[in-house]
Amino acid sequence: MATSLAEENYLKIIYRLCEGTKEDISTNSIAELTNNKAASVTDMLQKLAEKGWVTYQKYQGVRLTKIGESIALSIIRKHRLWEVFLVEKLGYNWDEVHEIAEQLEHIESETLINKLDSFLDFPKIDPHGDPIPSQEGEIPELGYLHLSEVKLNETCTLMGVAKDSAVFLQLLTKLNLSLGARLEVLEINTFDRSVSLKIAEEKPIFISHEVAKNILVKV
Amino acid sequence: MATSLAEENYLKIIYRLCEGTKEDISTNSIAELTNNKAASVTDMLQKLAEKGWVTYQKYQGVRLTKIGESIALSIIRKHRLWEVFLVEKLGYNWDEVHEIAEQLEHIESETLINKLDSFLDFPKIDPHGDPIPSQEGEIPELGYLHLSEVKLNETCTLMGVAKDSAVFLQLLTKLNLSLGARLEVLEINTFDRSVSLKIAEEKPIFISHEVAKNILVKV
DNA sequence: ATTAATTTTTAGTCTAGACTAAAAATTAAT
DNA sequence: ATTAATTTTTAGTCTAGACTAAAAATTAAT
Ligand SMILES: [Mn+2]
Ligand SMILES: [Mn+2]
Ligand SMILES: [Mn+2]
Ligand SMILES: [Mn+2]
Repeated sequence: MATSLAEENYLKIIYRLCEGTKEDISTNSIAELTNNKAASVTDMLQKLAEKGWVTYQKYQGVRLTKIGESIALSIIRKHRLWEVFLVEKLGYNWDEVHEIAEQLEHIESETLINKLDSFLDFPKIDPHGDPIPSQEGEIPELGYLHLSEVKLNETCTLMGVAKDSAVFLQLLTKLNLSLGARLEVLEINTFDRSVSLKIAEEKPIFISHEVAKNILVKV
Repeated sequence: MATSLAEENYLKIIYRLCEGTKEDISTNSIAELTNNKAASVTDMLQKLAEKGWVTYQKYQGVRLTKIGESIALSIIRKHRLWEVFLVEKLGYNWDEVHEIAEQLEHIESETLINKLDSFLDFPKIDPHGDPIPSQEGEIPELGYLHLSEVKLNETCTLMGVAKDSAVFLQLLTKLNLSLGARLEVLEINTFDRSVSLKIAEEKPIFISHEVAKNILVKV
């Protein structure tokens, strides 16, 4: 069944909210991420339920069905593959690609995305370290930690980010934090949970808890 | 000013109809190409005139303004550059790319299309021999002839096609007619204006006037 | 010059996807 | 257990972009 642009954006956001929770998703949480009012969300949820892409009980929240999830994953696959293209082939920085990929992810062509995948040499992760779902909708659970969870004096590798926003990514770039960087946690301040880090052999840097929370690492 | 998808498609089609004629364009001719009813076209023409993209006098037809033309050309530029990308980088055949380019041409990003242009090495023509407008909206007048206009015994080079439809392009491929082919007009049948052609040193082929009319050549 | 045929526009309607204001249901607080 | 606060839904409205049917203007035919 054909999906409209609005429907695809809802499914993607519901997917993101469902991820990592067994609870059903609230109307308000969707409204916040779509920048719509709750009443508009209710409307759309009824349509999505009608099409069989979500299970929805009024006042009780919403979840993706298997089909809804596979549609969401195919959009995420497209989004991330296009981000790889933009960075690897066109020379964009990682903080510049999200908005363009938000448009490209809605291009509809089965062959296109598979040819693109092959052209890019079947990448497993996007420029932000996020895993790229397979054509079959498989997405590996990478099991990364948030840097804020890493213990004092431990060393870890920066594997991804939990936020796509340009200002956040630009800050990381300024701090010389990029994918693959080796990080040692030198200090954790109990007052504000800010962290002091050593990157490779460079001199230490300081980051807030807010930043540490949005950095994904492998120990 | 922002352009909607519907507006962009109208402007592109009006551009195509204006090309090569000094006459104003009729509502019905637009309706035919957009697959809309005349009443819907009238509606849209009023909106486009309001925005300053066309000059429109009711019952008297329509033309693009300078601004309208430059919007149309920027969409055509994007369409053709994406077609080059699909053929050159992703390995599509020339008969497979038009529909996908119809979607990609609406992606909005100034930087994207210029980076793509550079990635493709600033191509001057698309896979169908159509010229690619420059960033400034310049489009070279190539002055090709229709193969149907070439005189008996003359030799010419296949430079482009006047139709994007997949069935037409597939027929050319089957006949071994591709961009750059050297063609000699061996025979023109007065009865139906069908043409006998020699391609390079191969044995002669026959094509209908309808096909000859849609092949562009340089003598 | 009239009349007939054709083209175009107007008037009114529909759908998707948004909105606001008010009503209903759920959850939290006493 | 009630009441108050919060969340969600319903009812009604709006806009873009399509439609049909009927009216108006233009063009073609006599
Ligand atoms: Mn992104
Ligand atoms: Mn990403
Ligand atoms: Mn095309
Ligand atoms: Mn083309």
